[in-house]
Amino acid sequence: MFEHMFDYVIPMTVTTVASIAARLGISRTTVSNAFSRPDQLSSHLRQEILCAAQALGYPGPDPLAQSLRRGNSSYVALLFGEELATSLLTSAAQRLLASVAAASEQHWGGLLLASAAACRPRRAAGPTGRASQPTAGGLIAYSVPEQATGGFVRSPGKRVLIGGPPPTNPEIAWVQFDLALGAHALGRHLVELGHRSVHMVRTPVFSASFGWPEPAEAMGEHIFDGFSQGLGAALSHTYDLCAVPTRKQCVELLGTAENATAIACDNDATALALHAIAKQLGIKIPEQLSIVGVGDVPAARLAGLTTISEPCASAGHTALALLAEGGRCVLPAEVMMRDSTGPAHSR
Amino acid sequence: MFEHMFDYVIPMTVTTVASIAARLGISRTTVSNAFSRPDQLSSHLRQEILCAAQALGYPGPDPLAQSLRRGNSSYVALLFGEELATSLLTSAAQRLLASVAAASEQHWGGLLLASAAACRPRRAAGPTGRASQPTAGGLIAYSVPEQATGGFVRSPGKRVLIGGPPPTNPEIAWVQFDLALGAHALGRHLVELGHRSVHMVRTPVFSASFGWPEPAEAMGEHIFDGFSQGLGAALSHTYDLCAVPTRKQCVELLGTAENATAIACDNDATALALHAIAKQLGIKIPEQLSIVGVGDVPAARLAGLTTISEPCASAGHTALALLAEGGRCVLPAEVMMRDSTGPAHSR
DNA sequence: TTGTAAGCGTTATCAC
DNA sequence: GTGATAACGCTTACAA
Repeated sequence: MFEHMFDYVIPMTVTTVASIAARLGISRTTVSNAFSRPDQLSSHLRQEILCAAQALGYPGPDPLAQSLRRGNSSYVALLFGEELATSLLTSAAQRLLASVAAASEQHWGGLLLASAAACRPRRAAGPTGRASQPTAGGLIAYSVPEQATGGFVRSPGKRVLIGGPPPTNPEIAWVQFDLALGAHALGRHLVELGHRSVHMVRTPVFSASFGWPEPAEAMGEHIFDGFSQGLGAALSHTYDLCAVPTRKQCVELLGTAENATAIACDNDATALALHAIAKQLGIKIPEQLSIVGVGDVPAARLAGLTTISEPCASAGHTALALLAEGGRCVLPAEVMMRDSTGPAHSR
Repeated sequence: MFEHMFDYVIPMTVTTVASIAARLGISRTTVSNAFSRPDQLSSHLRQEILCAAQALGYPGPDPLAQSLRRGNSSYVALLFGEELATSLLTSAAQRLLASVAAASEQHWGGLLLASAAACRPRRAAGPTGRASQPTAGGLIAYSVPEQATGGFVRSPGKRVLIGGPPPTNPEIAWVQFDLALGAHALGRHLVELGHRSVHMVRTPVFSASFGWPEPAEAMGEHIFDGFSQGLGAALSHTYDLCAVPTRKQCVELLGTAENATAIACDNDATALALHAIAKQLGIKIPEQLSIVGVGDVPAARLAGLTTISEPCASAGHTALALLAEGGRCVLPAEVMMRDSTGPAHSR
């Protein structure tokens, strides 16, 4: 009964172009023009309108209605494959977010965060269920399969995929990461640190932290090639190990690698395992042994593992550029220098 | 001339409720109901509609149009005072973002990031200028003055302010941080570490990293009170220092504090300065001297300074709850234990 | 259970 | 330089 008691606080009429027009006795078009197309208007009348708008507390054209009418939103969406809560744990995702945020601030009206995982397909939305997929003017999808990116934007040309396999649809832009180049750089770095006997651990089926089902072996190969080219003659031995080695395997490997000054793994999980076991065995890292991995998983940062990371900081800017121009490009991975590498010494 | 060459790729008619209705020879209402109000429909017909929608590649109701019509958006906006590029550097902002993201994923359709700084007032938007303020269903504003939060949401009841002074408008929800409680905890912690002679540095006008113009002294007082209660008899001396002390001042202070085992500052800037100079003087931290600050500025993390941080991880959940229920609550600050504190020893 | 009609707030088109 | 009209895609009383 008394639910409208406080209505006086809220203006009964929401201020809109129509109300301003009515107030001034002119047409809605003219008011709209005053905001969106100043050149269509005598500047005198424009001032008058702007003035009246301010007086009426009009906050400006509603972005929602604008988007609906114009068919484009001023938001750019950043889409992750996993739940946001999970994705934002990754240093890669954090850096990507920061760079997208920074770069988008110039030309976009807002940054929309969403995850493909949390967005059930729109059609399943019930009456009380939360709304489904967001709509944006542009979409940047990180580690999301091409198929899952539909529906967020109106045109495929407004999509750019980061990482993963190249999109089938040629209209979709693509930023690729070249981890092999990073591996090459990391290999060279080890050589420059004086390492002359580096052992490499290869994981036959290796999909690491990149949730891509397909080019796992291929990617592993590329990384291996990158490392071996970077290391040159310093690469003295190669092991094959499963991605989640047992303690025993690690101990054996470390024994075999006794006269190696560094161990390079093609993934972080293995590198972290060796790192942990080596410490347990009393091997000082990096004084006696340097260890590097690939992927920059969250644990790598915590453990201080030197590793190769997807170049997310540059990816943000690049993606935004590609959103405008379209096209594809490949970015070299970056080396994350941390505490598990140092000058070569013998054990 | 040939700009429409590839039109065959894009369906000439965008799929919409109307097109589905036309296809099936029924009314738009029924189609809409099939998606938004399943109970208004025979499940048989509903299936038929959903089926046809899928066949036509209909991605579901356009959130934009839905929002416009229903007058509420399914996005929740997280608003920062500074540019996103700047804000996201802060550990506090990162933690807040993560917690809001996690908590919002359950009930909201997307998370909109924006900064009050980057949003010029709507009315200034030119014809080609990017759209102005985003519109959301709910707004969480962190370190943003109450006045700058208008226009993002349609109703004041859909706003919650985090930090800063209490909002004037009683409809706006508020999450307050109690740094004094954190100071108390940190003081106790020092005592528990065995410190019996703790010196305190007070900064008369102290607004630290909280861009609030007003209760600077008051806040400083509260923090001091918190510390002194937590420290009890261990608090043996208090200095007054400006927020950005000179090197000379630091050296003098460290000399005077020679028989203190710990120094507590009411802000990070001072603590960091003392921390740096102490190291230069060869004082081992934390072995010989523990130093703590307040605020958890980015540099504090890098320097490994133990400090008090705004409890952003819990703030996200709390804010989201308050968005629904309204109201106000106060959260105790958290102690960020880092490397600048350790057991008490004498110098 | 289904259809009709009237919007939500804005802007593009085309007359005047 | 200005104004009427018709959308944009959807929802929701209310009537059938």
